[in-house]
Amino acid sequence: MNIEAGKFDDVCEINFTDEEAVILVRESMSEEAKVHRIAEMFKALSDPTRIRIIEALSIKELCVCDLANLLGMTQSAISHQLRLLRQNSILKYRKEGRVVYYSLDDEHVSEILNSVASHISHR
Amino acid sequence: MNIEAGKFDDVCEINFTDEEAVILVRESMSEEAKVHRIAEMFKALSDPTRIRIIEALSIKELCVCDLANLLGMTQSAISHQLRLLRQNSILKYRKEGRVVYYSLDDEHVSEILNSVASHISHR
DNA sequence: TTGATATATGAGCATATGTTCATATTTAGT
DNA sequence: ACTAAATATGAACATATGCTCATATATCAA
Repeated sequence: MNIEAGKFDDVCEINFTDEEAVILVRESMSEEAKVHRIAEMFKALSDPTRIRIIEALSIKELCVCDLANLLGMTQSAISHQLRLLRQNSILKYRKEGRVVYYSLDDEHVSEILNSVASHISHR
Repeated sequence: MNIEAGKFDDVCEINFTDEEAVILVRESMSEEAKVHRIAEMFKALSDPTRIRIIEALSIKELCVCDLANLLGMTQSAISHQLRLLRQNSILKYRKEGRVVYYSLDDEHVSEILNSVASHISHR
C-alpha cells in the first residue's frame, strides 16, 4: 500500500491511484536543498515593498534615502528589506562616501518579475 | 525638501540625492494593486511544499492522495496547499468520481520556476 | 575632535503562514 | 439507505515576517 509503510503514519493510507507514476515522478524531483533555495528566492520576491524596490532599481540605481522617499517608508524599513534582497543576490551596491547606491545584481530578476507580471495580466 | 512634506513624518528627512530621478522613477512605477498581485503570486510560490507540488505536476497530473504519498505529508496539508495554488490560478483540476486530479493551469508557471532555478545555479 | 549625515542592525510587537486535528462534503459500492 | 473512501475545510497553535524604535557604525565637514 504505502510505498514506505510505517515511515509516514499520518499519511493518507489509501492505495495509490497510479503507483508507478508516483515512483517515476519521485525520481525526477529536485533535491530538498535545491527546492528550499528556490522557495527562498520566491519568498524574497513575495512582498510588495520589495517588488517596488526592484521595480524602481530596474529603472535606475538609487540610494537608500531616495528609495525611502520614493516609497514613503522609513529609512530603517527600507534598509532591512535591502539587506534581505542583498542576501538573496538580487541587489548589489556601491558606496560613494556615506551614500550607498543600490542596483539590480542581475537583469535576470527583472525578467522573472516581468514574466510574472505578464502571467497575471493574461487572466 | 521632502517631495510630499508632512505626508510621511517618519520618512528620512534628508535632501534627495537625485530628486529628478526619484520623480522620473515614481512615474514609471506600477499601480499599487498590480504590485500587490505580483507579490501575491510570488508568495504562492514561496514555500518548499508548493514548489514540490508544482514540480511533480509539471511532470504528470496526479491526485491528492498520490501527492500526499509522494511528498510524505497528510492529505489535509496537501489539500490546503492545493487550494492556495488553485486560488492563484497556478493549478487546475478535474474530477473522476471521488478522485480529484490536479495539473498545472499553465506552462508559464513551469517556465518561471525553471527561470528561478537556473538563476540560482548561476551563483 | 566634534557634530551632523547616511546607512545598518538588534529587539520587540502585531500579523501572517503552514501544519495538525477534527469534521464536513461528495461519490462509489452494496 | 448505509458505509467507506477521497477530498475539502475551519479552528488552533507554533513559527515566521515586516515594521517601528532605539541605537550603532561610518563618513564628511568644520
